[in-house]
Order: sequence, then structure tokens, then C-alpha cells
Amino acid sequence: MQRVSIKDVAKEAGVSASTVSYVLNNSPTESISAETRKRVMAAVQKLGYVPNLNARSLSSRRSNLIGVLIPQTEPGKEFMFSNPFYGELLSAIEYTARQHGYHLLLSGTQEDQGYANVARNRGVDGIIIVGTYPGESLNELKRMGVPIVLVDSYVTDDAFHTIGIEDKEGARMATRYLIGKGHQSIAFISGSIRENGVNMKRYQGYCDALREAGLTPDEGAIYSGTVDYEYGLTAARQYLDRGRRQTAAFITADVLSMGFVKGLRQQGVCVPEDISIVSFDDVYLANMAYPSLTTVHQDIGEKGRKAVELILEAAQAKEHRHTECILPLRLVERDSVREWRKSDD
Amino acid sequence: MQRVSIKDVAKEAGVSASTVSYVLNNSPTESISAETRKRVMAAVQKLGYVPNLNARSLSSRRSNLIGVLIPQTEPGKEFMFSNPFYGELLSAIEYTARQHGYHLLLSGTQEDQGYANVARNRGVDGIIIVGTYPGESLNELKRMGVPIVLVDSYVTDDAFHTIGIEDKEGARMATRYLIGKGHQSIAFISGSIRENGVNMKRYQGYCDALREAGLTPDEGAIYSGTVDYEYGLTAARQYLDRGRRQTAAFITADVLSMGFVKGLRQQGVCVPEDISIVSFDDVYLANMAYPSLTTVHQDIGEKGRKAVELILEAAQAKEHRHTECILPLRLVERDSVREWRKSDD
DNA sequence: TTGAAAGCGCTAACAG
DNA sequence: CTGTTAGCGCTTTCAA
Repeated sequence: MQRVSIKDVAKEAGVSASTVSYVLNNSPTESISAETRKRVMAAVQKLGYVPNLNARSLSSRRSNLIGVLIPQTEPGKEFMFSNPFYGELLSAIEYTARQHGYHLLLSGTQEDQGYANVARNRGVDGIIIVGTYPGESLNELKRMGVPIVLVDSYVTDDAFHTIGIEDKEGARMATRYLIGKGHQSIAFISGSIRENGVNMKRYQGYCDALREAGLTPDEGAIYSGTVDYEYGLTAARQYLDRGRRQTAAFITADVLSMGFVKGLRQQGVCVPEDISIVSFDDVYLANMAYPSLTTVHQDIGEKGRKAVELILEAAQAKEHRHTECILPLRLVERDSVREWRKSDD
Repeated sequence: MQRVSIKDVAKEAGVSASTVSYVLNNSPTESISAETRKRVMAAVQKLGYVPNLNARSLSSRRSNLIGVLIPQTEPGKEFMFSNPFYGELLSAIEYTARQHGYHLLLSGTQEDQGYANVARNRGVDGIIIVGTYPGESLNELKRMGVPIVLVDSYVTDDAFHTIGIEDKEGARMATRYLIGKGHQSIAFISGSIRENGVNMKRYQGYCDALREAGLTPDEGAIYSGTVDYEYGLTAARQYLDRGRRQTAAFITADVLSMGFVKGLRQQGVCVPEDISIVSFDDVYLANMAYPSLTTVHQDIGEKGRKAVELILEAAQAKEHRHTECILPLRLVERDSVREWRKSDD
């Protein structure tokens, strides 16, 4: 039972409530005598007082709460984490926030009423949004006046801070790697390719790499669906149905690769013997997989950390200064690619 | 900018603030004329009013917030989700909570100050705790007077509601299955075996099954560490070091199995040819794995849903009534087990 | 260096 | 059926 309030502490310490507040907040404007401070702390200790953060944010207009919005992959589907990427990211966010004395208000996407209310409701100090959202929802949020960090979105609006990775370059790197291994026909497998989305950029990088090598991107080599294991299976089926035309695939997420590999294996097609794969993300799955996945590594932990830091900085800053942060990528070589020579065809 | 308050709405609608409050809360004690209600709703709409939940919970003592406590596997380690089980569970919790108009306050374990403060701070309406915690921390929470649901804990204290699975029976089922396939020497691989923890129960179930079959549990067949991929690798090394004495293993988590299988493969030992495995959880990993894992399936989604429902029910109830919920398990046969005959030895 | 007082935005008796 | 009033627990001028 939360019974003890600041008044109780004040009484116990023989001071006023405001004094207690000063002590607890290390108020910079007011200075408190060491003696008083000690008495107050003693009272706090004795009564086991814990400030009520709701009341605090009501009067101070700071909540020490960060709202986190994670996409619900499929509308109506309850599973937020069909991609372990989100779990890893959320972990990093939670940890960093906690280190800074912030708590997390977690929410999946609310199709009906939008997230804006949730956030306003609770007076969050900032919002971290993962993934791509319809522009309207974002506009709603924009008007809230709290810092917003977009993770992995290419929405360009100075109202938002963004944190992302070199998607295009990463895709280029992956594709070029495959080409370097002798592959001439390379599939592109991804979630939906949307404007402002990461898959669009990755698709561009993929095309760039092909063209650089004098190859022509082929419509029939594109597989696009949702970012989950199931679609990986589906893509495998499609790949087989279309006649196994490519000797390699660049797949934009490790979960997708998992499904793809599995789907192929069910039909007796082997990775990397029959088809080589370079994947993307390097979530822990990539290593667990068999064969372990050669993949474009991104620093998910850093992404989460940065996201929180951006929020915190922005909350401090007097005027809004748009910040953009791009994290580097690197290719991790594992076992899902093999050299392809003319003679293999 | 959250500028519009209940007063603004009241003014706009030409009524008092309390009337607005009544309308918005569908207050059962007060009845409002259809006319007034309409005017208020119109004003709300027009001004884009969203109630401030902090203020609301300050006066009503209900926050519509559920605290969720997820274990940080290793102290100091920032990764909350080294086991996808947590991600799946959290998804279900979040989704269910949202359907009921609740939000989630997410926190990893705070070694230093305990979670009690976090919860009290924010005045959560209930707390869902996943995993096993030191008794002292729980006692602190107990005194808070909000419903608490323990997920997967065998702490027996009427102050808490619990939701779990038939751990012992599940382990027995798994082990018996292996025995049925002709295995006489079966390893037990798990996270730390702690009092009140699930692994203790599973260990018991494992032993029971052995004894039922006239076999004797063997100290040397026990591998116990942390519930993550890395320990799976380690266990594999240990298994090999100890001379590959068992022809099968019951492993208490799919992530662990992933590591174990991988660790074995690195040394050229194959599943199920050289050793059979029955795992536990049936997270999505189990299916992705190669070979896909024969595992004890638990309904993680249901676990999350029930946890939220228990909180909600308890919050409604006038007097505390201890509730306990045990979910059933079933074995899912996949590809990680093979029949073992005498001649194979 | 401290305290009094006002108020953050909302709810909940209690009147009327 | 609706308004008045008094807080919820805290912060924050302003004065002393």
C-alpha cells in the first residue's frame, strides 16, 4: 500500500514538503543545509518513501517515460516479435533507458486509434518508433511537441530524429560479394518494398551492384512479401516454381533466410551447394542456423542505445535540432555461400 | 503540445468539468442527458481532447498500467531476450493488455534497487513477473497491495497468483518418449536448477521417468548452466569431453538445444544419428532448426493472455482470492530423435 | 536556507 | 441531471 507521501516525510523530518522536494531533486536553485538534508534523507529511509511519479510528472511536466512503438507485423496478428530483431532492439532500448532512470511504455501498433493518444495520455518525454508508418500517423505525433526518433525509416522530415544504417550500401556490399563469388543471377528476397522503407533502399543497392557488374536486374528474380519465417517458406516454393533460375539470393532479413533455407531443404535443395545466400541483420539466428548465415551485420545494440540517447539529448536541448545517425555495416562470412564457376551450371 | 484540458472541453460544451468527466468515464452513478453527452462529445472531438492519464490515476488511483518484469538473464548483461520465449510471451501480454485498454510498463530486472520502486512509482494496477526471483524482492512487492502474477514460478504464497505449466509432467513425457525409442542413457541439460524454479521440476520429472523404467539417474548425465545459446555450445563441449556417454538428451529449452546441436556438429557429431534430442518450449526456433526439434510444446500465447486476465480479474475482485493456473503440454514430434536399438551401441 | 501557497488535470462525494 | 468543492502527491514561484 502506497501510504507514505511527501507530507509524511516532511512531518517526520520536521520540515516542509517543499524542502523534501528540494532535497530529493537536488534542486539547483535552492540550497539546502547539510543538516536538513540529512534529516530528510533519514526520514525517507525510515518511512520507505518512494515518490509518486504520476504526481511528479503532473506538476513538472516530465514523466521519465519513453514510449516505444513496435510494428505489429500483420494487422490483427498478435505477435510483435516474429522477427527477433525487435527483441534484440527492445532489449537494448530498455537497458539504456533504465540506466538513465527512464522507464518504457511499450505498445504495439494500434490500427484503430493511433499511438498518439497513448503517448499524449501518459505524457511521455519522447517516442521511439521502429519501422515505417503511414505518414498521417506520424503527423499526428509530430504535433505533440516531444522528441521523436524514427528507427529504420527514410521519412525525411526535420521534425523527427532518425537512426538507421547504410541500407543501400549494405545491400550493395552483399550483392557484390555474391558477384565476386562468381554468381551472375541473384535473387532479391525481402519484405514489402515500400516508399521510405528500408527494403526500397536495399533493393536499390542490390540493383546498383548488379549494374556495376554489367548485369541487368530481372523482375523475375524479385520476391517480396512479409518479414517473417513463413514468407521465407513461401519464397522458397515460388523460387522452385519459377524454375530455380538464380544461383544465389540476397535476402534482407535473417528470419526470412531461415524460412527460405528450410523451404528449399524440404524439396531437397541445399544451401550453399545448390544456391548461395547472403542475408541481412545478423541477429543471433544467423549463427544458429544450419548452415550458419553469411550476412550483413548491423549493430542492433548500438541502434537501441543511440535511439535512447537521441531522445535524452533532444529532451535537454532548448531548441529543436534535427539529428540523423547512420550506423555502419559489415559483412560477416559464414557458411551459406559457395564459389560458383561456369562449369557448375 | 498537450494544451487542451478537461476545463477547455467543459467551457466549449458549456458544462462543468465534472460533467465532462462523467461523460468520458460513462460514470455509472451519475446519469447524463443525451443532449449534454452529445455536446460534450462534440467539444472533445473539436478540440482533439485526450485525457491526461497521469492526472486521472492520481485522483482515481487506477493507472491502467501493468508492470512487466522480465529477467535479465545474466546480471550486467543487457540482453533481455537471449531466449525468444520472452519475446513471444511479451507479445501476447502486450496484445492482450492493449485489447483491454491497458498499457505496459516494461522493465528488466534491476539488481540494485529492486522493481518495487518502479512499480510503486508509477502506481501500476498489477504486476506480471516472469521467472524466478529471490524471495526478498517478492516480499517487497507483496506489500504493495496490487495483484501480482508469477509466471513460471513455484513460489507458493497465497499473496501471488501464479500461472505455469505442468513442468514435471512435461519432462516426464519427454524422457519417457526417449526411453520408448530405446534410449537407456539420457542426459539432462538445463539452465540453473534452483529451488522453486521450473528446472527443478523438470529435473524431477526426468528422474521419475527414468526410475519408472528401472533406470538410475546419473550425476554425470546432468548439465546445468544458463538458458542461452552459448551454454548450449558449452554443454556440447562438456558432453564430448565426458566421453559421449548418453545416446539421447532431454534439454529444457529450445535455445539451449540450438546451441547444443551446433556445438556437436562443429565436432562432427550429428543429431539425431549420433544423439537424439527432445527439447522444451516449442518457440518458433524449434521449427526453424535443422534438424527441426522434437519438443514439448507449451502455449506461450495463452500464458501471456492468462497472465493479463488474472491481473484484470484480481483488480476487479473485492477480496484477494489466490488463483493458480496450470497449462497443459504436449509433445511435438519432429526430426531430432531416432530409434535406438541395442545393435547401435 | 526554508516555507506558504498555488496549481498540474482529473475524479468523486455531496449538494441541489 | 449537473455543478461545487475538495483533494490526489508533487513542484515551483515568491516571500520571508
